[in-house]
Amino acid sequence: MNRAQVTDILLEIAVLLDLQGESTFKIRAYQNGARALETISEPLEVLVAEKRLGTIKGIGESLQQKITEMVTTGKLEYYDQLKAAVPPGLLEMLQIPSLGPKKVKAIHDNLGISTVADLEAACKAGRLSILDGFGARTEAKILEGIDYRRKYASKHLLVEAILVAEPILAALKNHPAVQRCSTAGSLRRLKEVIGDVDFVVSSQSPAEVIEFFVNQPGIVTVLAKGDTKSSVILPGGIQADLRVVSDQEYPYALAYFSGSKEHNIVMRHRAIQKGLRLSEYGLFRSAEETRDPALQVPCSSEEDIYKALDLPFITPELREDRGEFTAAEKGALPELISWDDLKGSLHNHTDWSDGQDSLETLAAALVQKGYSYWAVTDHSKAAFQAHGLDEARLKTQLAAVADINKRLEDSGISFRFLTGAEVDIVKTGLDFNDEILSQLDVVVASLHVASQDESENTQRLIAAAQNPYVHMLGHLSGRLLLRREPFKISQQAVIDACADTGTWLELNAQPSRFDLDWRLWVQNRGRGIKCSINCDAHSLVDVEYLRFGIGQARKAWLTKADVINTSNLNELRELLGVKRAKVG
DNA sequence: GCCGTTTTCGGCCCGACTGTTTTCAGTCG
Repeated sequence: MNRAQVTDILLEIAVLLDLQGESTFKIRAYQNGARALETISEPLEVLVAEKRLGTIKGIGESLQQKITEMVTTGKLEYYDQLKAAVPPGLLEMLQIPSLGPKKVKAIHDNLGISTVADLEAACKAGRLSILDGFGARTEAKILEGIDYRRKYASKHLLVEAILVAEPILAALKNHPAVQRCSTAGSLRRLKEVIGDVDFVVSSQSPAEVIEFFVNQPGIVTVLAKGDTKSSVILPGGIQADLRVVSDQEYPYALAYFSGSKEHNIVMRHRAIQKGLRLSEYGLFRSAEETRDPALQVPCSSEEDIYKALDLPFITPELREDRGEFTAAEKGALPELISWDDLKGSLHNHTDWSDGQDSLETLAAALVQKGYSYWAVTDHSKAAFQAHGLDEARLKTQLAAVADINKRLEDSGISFRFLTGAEVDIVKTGLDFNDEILSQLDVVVASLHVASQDESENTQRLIAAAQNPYVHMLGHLSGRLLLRREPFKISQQAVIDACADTGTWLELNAQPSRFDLDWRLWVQNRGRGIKCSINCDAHSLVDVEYLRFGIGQARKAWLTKADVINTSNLNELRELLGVKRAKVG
């Protein structure tokens, strides 16, 4: 078993234990153990083989034993027994909003219900109300939850959430009773997939703000409406939570609700070490729970809170407890790439293959938008469904690109197209031979049809990285968020090959790709692997995806220097020649 | 189940909302 499989099982054990009514601390220990494994930098097999698991904080004797069993034998007796003891339907019931482990256990133990279908029938028949703590409202809520789960998936692409959140944030900002407001949560941290949208507002009249919030246009359902908090369902089924606090509490609440949970736990611990207490209400000079303003360490912004804990400001994208505290303490937080650093995109399509726009249309729009260059990398012939170019059409395109560049030059415009291809990685190698590839300015190699065999896919990608004419690998994992799992690939092995060969990796900015994943960039920091943030544009609309790509790059700890297409055209041409120069 | 300048036992982050109760448990974030 690999690390991902081991952490998945530890997390599932935590859920199963929860359903059995185990101590919450024991449950948390499994969750902490899984988290600890996610952050290790060495291969898990090595740690197991050298019996060094115990050196990881959060892995004690019992977890050491279980992890070792999983890694060496590929299974875990304890997990199998636990799984056999808990009906699979109970896990599904846990997905229903308002149902947690305690209630699921009570329903199962007292009524013998172990599937969602049975639960639905029991609610409709009013059979849940006989249980202590259950009533008609609970039954109705469960039915609503089952319905909701059926209608909407509970996860949403970042871009969809941003699109529904932005108008509401703008409306809140304009409301006279609102002092400060922001999105928070995973949206503010720019996670690629988000569960719900969070807003934090400061106001002297919370009731007025909450009333305004629940009456926003398009709101489907109001789930909760209290004095300081409210939850609603937005169009598209996205849940939005609003929290209203006083302006003095605002920075603490914003930090708290921006998370991540793991980041906040470290913040709290730092506060405790300094004899302080950090909560969503403030930072207090007290070991006891308090909201006494006299004990408050005054902070007017998030920056002040970090400062009070002897830290530089940590930008929300980095708040995942993946090394940001260590870096902050050393003064080594990266100066992240910023929103206007990109000079162009190196992976794009035109109407020569499956793009919508002509070179002329693109040139006009891109000059207008202020870009310096744009690589034309249409599909190769293997992508016949995308009208991929064969060698003859590619040569014609090279002439067309040269022609339009000449016209740009004659008009005194500095913008240039670069020639190129998104060459398919086919079973037998690359879809174009080296002689053709050597004539192109930019070569992106991408896997579009993967085999079921992980080592075969991995080998094909490594071979592509080893080709001296391939500048970068496109959308390495092939994932489509919420729709398709990554191809069976050892991404790390391919990344290693890129590090060895000086091949760049794409950060594809299509909102359903965001591929390579930000976590892998964080894990491979400091190895000198260069990134190209590309919008993989199939139409002009897609150019705007570069903004989301920058967001993911920031989340990936990338700096301007890490990203190839922050270079100007002359620098870029030089960089494009480096790998080829090695083979002469 | 993990951890320790509070070190082998007794803690482990914590507060709002809901629905059920009439003082609180469960869920959620």
